Amino acid sequence: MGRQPCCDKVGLKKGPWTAEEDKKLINFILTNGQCCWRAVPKLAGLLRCGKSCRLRWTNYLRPDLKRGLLSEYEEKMVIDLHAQLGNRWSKIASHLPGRTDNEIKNHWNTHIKKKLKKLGIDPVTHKPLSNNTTDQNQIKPEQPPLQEQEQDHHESSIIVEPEIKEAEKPEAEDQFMTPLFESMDAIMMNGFCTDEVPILEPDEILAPCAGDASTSSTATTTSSSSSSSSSDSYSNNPSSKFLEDLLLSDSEWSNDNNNNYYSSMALWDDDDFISSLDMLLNDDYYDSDRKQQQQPFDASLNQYPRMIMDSSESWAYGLF
DNA sequence: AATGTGAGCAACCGCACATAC
DNA sequence: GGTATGTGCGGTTGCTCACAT
Repeated sequence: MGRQPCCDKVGLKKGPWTAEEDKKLINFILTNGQCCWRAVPKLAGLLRCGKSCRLRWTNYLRPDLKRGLLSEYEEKMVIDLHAQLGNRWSKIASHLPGRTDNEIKNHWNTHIKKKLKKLGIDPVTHKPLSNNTTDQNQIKPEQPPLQEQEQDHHESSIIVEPEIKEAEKPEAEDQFMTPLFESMDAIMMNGFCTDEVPILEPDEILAPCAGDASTSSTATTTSSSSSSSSSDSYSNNPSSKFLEDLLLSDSEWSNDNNNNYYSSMALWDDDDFISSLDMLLNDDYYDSDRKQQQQPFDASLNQYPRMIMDSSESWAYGLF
């Protein structure tokens, strides 16, 4: 028996999401948390399939996402993890807070792959390309990476996945620096020019306390000059009022719910959270959406308290 | 200014896995 | 154990933009 499609697709919208759809989805998730994606579109009043909603949320709307190009450090992590895990993008993404598998996959395919080839490194095997294989035409067909060659494509055998305890992460991440990676590191330091973006190291991702708006701004001192302007403008943006209305409008909360809601919301730096969502929901953002894609988001808008996100796994459940 | 081309990215598709019944 | 359902994952597609001609 064939598997049923996730939805009947009849009358469902496809393609890019509109601001209105995003608003509905965000509002719904904030109100109800993540549950039963198949039911989400119906309950949220969206003409999308649940899968599409999930993707939109996890890849784009989630408040704990970092945006912008991967930092040099993150690129190194990706390269090294790829050498160990192959194309298991979700596994790789799980080691990079705030990054999605889709984002990493795209970055790999569009940036890192080319850079590695330029450097004479096979992006699949992570081994040096033979002398004349820098010619694209002579590159051998893609082979599984080192470990891939010894196991089935899917997880039929044990994956040698580095398990990292949260508290040990900074040191543990260094352990990813395999010999291959060390050489890669040297190459990158000398000629591997990552995209010119402010580097945000994981330890720079601060967890601003509620009510301490200054904390979040200090976390972005490494960001480009554009950060302050966008941050300021959004925090004072009248449409923040809109977001408040949005969040409260069609959710008729009991007092208890309201209390829970607001106390949970205080887990974030409210200003940043509201600003970031505001940015997503602001029509101006959508008007210039395509430009924004090319210009990384202000990192300051993405400095949600990762510790909280990580510790509660699904932050939305915590809200309710 | 108009057109062609390539790059980058969001989103879709189909399969696999996990779980409930 | 078999089936149905929900979700996750990786590969691929197609749209948009920037740049070259």
